[in-house]
Amino acid sequence: MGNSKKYSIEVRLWIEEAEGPFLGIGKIWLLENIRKTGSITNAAKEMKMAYRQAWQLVEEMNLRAESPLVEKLLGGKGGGGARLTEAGENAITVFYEIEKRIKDFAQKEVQNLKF
Amino acid sequence: MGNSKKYSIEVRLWIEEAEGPFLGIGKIWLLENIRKTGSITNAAKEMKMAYRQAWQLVEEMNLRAESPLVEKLLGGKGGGGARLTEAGENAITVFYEIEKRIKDFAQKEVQNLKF
DNA sequence: TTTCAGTATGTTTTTAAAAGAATACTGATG
DNA sequence: CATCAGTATTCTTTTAAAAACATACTGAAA
Repeated sequence: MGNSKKYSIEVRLWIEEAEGPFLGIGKIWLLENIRKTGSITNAAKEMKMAYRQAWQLVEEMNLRAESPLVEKLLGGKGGGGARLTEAGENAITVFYEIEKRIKDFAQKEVQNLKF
Repeated sequence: MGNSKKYSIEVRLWIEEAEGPFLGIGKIWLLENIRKTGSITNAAKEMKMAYRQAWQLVEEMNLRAESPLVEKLLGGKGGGGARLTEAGENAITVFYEIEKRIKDFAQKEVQNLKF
């Protein structure tokens, strides 16, 4: 009714820890790509992100989680690789669960925005 | 129980419009400071933001809202100033209402995070 | 004992965004 | 009709983040 422009609500969420932002959708995507590719190198390529950056994100996650989210394998056949720990798998699941609940709520709660 | 680290959920939200992000907490703060100080110049100072930047944000808001959120007064005694329109006042109210509902929900919904 | 692909880490370069500087415009008021 | 403080606008400089580059290190396997 007379509402000519469409506005919608967007929500971004992340897990916070004492030292600041700990885990958001960016790191979750990285975790998923590590799971998919079996290495930080290939996960980074997949995401068109520099290996250095990806490696640093993994390092930070591992240090700040109660237990590491990514297990790194050094040397050996194929040079090594990386894979998710139980905690890493869990982080993905929990994050998406929370995200879905909150985003669903936001959409349901808000309509007919007018400015 | 054995949970040594504290994690919490943080939520950021904004109003989206056809051309992208339209109104988030940053612009809301700017609106509030314009209301408080009566000018873009002083609002910017208050927020330690460059006038240029503040002016651009106001311009963008006004163009993309159905009706302007800020009324600008040119020249005259004191050089002019800026004040919120009805729509501007409304935007602040509505934004905080939505934000509160969603953040409350997020807090209530999520506890005992463990990573 | 060499190879190999991935991890680990420091250094440099690019780039985009923010900040800053400079200047013109506006119009009520004295 | 000069003043004045804020708006309007362009141009330049700074800065911080990201990307790119370079180079060791690791260890299973052939």
